[in-house]
Amino acid sequence: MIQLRKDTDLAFFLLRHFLKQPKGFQTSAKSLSESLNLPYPTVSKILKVLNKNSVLESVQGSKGGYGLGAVYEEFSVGQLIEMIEGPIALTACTSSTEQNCVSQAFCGVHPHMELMNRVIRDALMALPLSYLVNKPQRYPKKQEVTAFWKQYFDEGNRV
Amino acid sequence: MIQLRKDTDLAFFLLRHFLKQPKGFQTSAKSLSESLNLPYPTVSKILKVLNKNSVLESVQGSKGGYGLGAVYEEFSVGQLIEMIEGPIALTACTSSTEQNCVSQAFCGVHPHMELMNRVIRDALMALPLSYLVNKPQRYPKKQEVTAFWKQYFDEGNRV
DNA sequence: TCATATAGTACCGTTTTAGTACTATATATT
DNA sequence: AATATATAGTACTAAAACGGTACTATATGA
Ligand code: FES
Ligand code: FES
Repeated sequence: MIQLRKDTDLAFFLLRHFLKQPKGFQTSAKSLSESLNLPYPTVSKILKVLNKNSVLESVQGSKGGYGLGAVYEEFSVGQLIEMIEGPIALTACTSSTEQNCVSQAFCGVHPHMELMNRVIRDALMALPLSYLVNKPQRYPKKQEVTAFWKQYFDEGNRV
Repeated sequence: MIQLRKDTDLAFFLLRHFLKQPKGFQTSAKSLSESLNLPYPTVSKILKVLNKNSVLESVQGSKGGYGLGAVYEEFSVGQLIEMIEGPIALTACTSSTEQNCVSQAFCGVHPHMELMNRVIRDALMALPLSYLVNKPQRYPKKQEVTAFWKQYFDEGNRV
């Protein structure tokens, strides 16, 4: 299904809550989990990762909690995905040293996989996190997307 | 990792072998599995699915085997993925009746997920199967991809 | 000193995936 | 008609990934 993991989905859900609050808003993982009716350990685990990557910032101890990081605007949807579940890689062999398939060196599909992966990854990296609270003006028609890629992929040299 | 399943990967690998052969070429799953040094049941299972979806055509019985379907050119990379592993859906709630997340009706992330999914799905649907044997003229620079999506997603109305 | 928060680690049950085995059906050859 | 060989379809099993839980350590305000 090329499906995101559940915790990645939840990360978007949680982050949106922070994005919707006024700047400087801070809350604890516990209260957040209670108000959203979600298991605390799950919420906590995700917020910890976001904090580690500077999307959120944390204050420990009593009266502590999480708030939006100062530089959160630098990150994209694609980056958030990679923070939670690792590199966006269509196959195990993509963007890594591991071998998949039959043999990376002789696998004729490999270079095409790499590019397919870029198609997806670049698109997700192009989406700023602000997209989670900003409604796009409009979404491109399927035909527009097709036309965009067509100029690059169609009618190349047989390989 | 947003990773394709191994059998999908293998489907591309196998299909490429057919695409590289001259038109009308036909071979059995058994001989193909032997020449590629892959387990026969796995190869067989995948070819069956491709046949069912008219990407390949089959002849049963002795001297039978698989060959490229007459209408294989109609299909895209995205369609092939969906044949093997079902709908391209970033979350369980995307493009289905199932509920994921907290509640689809009240989940503020949901409409954004739907669009993210289209970003990926449309891109893969725009790639013709011929791409597996045709080398693209060139690949768009990351900046070009970003610019394409930026005109749609950037600076929308806060929602 | 204590209460309460984040930070980090380790574990286990469930689900999905990958691979295997087996049976049924179709067709060319003998 | 019998047989060999191919696809078609189903059922099962072992392994890996995922989701969730529990527990411990550390930091800080009251
Ligand atoms: S080795 Fe990478 S796709 Fe085959
Ligand atoms: S219900 Fe679809 S993303 Fe939350």
